[in-house]
Amino acid sequence: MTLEAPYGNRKTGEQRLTKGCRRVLAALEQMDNLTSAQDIHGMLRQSAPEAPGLTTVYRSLDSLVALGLVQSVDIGDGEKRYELVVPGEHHHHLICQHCRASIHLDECLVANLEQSIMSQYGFVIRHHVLEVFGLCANCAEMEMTTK
Amino acid sequence: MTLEAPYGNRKTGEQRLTKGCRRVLAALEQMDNLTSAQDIHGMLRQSAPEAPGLTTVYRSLDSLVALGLVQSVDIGDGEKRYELVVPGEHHHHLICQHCRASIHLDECLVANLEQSIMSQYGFVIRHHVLEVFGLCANCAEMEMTTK
DNA sequence: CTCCCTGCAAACCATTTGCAGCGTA
DNA sequence: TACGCTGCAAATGGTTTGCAGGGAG
Repeated sequence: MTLEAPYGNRKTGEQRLTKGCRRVLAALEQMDNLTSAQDIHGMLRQSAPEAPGLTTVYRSLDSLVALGLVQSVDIGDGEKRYELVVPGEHHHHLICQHCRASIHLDECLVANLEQSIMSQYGFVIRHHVLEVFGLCANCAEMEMTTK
Repeated sequence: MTLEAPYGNRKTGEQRLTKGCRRVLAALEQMDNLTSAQDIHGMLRQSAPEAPGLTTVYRSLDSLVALGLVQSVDIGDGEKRYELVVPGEHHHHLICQHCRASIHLDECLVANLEQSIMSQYGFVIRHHVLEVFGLCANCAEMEMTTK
């Protein structure tokens, strides 16, 4: 896997990412929700027939995750989702089971616990997963009035 | 799916679970770690050739999860794990990426946050996933001395 | 006879891999 | 020429489904 300057102008440092990566990145910039690889591929192909194939989308996402520009989110339905992140940061989500919207929480709720887990169990935390499922305010209200 | 008394003596209330469920339950009782459906199946078949097939193991696990006797844990490698739980309760894990051991945390760290998330976002929590990955005390020490 | 648990084999489906083509340096 | 991104098609692998057999009541 090539992480830096595989293509493009190496003097200026521009175009550091492969074509595929840039297309995927552009697609993710337009999404305000968690998006699957299949969705990204479908979206790109819809607006341009010569868009990257599914294989390239998967490989690009791998690179982008390794670069820290994108984080992958496993919501447990067998299809990973992806989203842009501020490099080096990460966050968690409230995922509405009705409208599929995802609200992202500003801060990582687990970071505070790391120290106490470390001292209590001697466990060295490398990484963690936290996702919350339920109904967003809108859908919860709809559910109330419908019943 | 039949959740109650599909087989067995209905007068006494015993044998409320299907044969498959009971075999799976027995297998889980012997495990002290998270266990996959494939592992349960392999283990049962090894000690008894007439043990339930893989299909039955999957269907039994579904029933047991629905009954609240078992919880499923998704550790993100495409293979769900299962473990016995006190009915109605659930907990999270510290999962060692080196030796695969899982330490389960006594209390749910998210429960405390539910109220604040509810009032802050109007989000109604139905369920959540929290798993922590890293190195257990033993493996962390080994890693230190090896390097 | 009816119900439904059970098992095998086939289907499923997101993701990964093999391999040939091609653009860039 | 050498390298490596790219795409198609095939393989992968855990899980689910279709369907026939069989035990319990």
